[in-house]
Amino acid sequence: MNTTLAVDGPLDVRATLARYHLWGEDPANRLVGDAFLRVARFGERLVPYAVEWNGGVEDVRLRLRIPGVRSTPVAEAVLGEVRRIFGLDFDLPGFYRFAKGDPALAGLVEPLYGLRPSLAASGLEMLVGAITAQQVNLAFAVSLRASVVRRYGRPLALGDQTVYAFPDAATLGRARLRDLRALKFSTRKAEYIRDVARAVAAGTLDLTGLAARPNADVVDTLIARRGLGRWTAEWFLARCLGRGDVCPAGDLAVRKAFGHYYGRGRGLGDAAIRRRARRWGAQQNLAVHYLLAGMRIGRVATARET
DNA sequence: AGCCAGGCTCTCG
DNA sequence: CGAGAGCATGGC
Repeated sequence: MNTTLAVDGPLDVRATLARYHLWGEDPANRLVGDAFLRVARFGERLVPYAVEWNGGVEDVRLRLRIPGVRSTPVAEAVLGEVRRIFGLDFDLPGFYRFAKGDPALAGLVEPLYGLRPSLAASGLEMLVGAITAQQVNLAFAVSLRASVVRRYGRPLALGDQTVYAFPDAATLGRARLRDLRALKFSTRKAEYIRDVARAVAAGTLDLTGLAARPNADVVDTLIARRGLGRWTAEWFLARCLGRGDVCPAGDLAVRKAFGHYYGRGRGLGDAAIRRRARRWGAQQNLAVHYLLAGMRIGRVATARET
């Protein structure tokens, strides 16, 4: 089945999907030329698909190709996943109007025009990624996650490319700690991942159901579990559920960004960051996303000069 | 060599 | 409670 997606507002595809190769390759979310390759799950069924794009930031055309699929429900499910991954449900024009009123954000709109947060396709994938990223540098985290995908996921062919289905909860829940240790996880992280996967497989942790619950409930549900703290829960709200009114103020990179843009280089405390972000209301998620991206392009520019 | 990476848990005072 | 150690690895 082939279909096209309408995009509301600007979309810079490369910038939006940059997180899938910026710190290393992700075998479950592949960027190959001007195409994004992934495998969706529809019940027990694995559905590989490709999204290709052309046109400019203002008028991108996304074409979705799902080989061998004729069923409308399957196509609808894949479409929903693509909308999340490409951040299509964020109101960018609304954010840009808001950003004009903030000295730091105003200067980031033009260089980052069309950038959207890419939402995780599934809650389990989000949590596994978050646990791997706890405390360690992101390049290492991405290589860890890739090794999990290759070890426990399933490789599928899509044209002449290979793309992995992210491991399902039952498979990850059966993972042996020593095997995860061999992939260079700490014993603790190995336990966190296995236990979260087991809970999801057993139905005692309903990540899908969290989408219908208020922020505070989601945080409470997640942090009640070993290995999931406030940082993980807040990124889950922001980058999986797409909640606008969230700021992971404890995040190291977020602290640096706020220090850079609002603290004259001096670090801001957790409370100070939350106070400022709270005034942004439903724009917090996008604002934080732009500040983090702003720090990255700033580093590139500085590196070129020196 | 030693400290830091987009944290979290556990222990101790 | 709040502070502090421990976790495992890689990069600088």
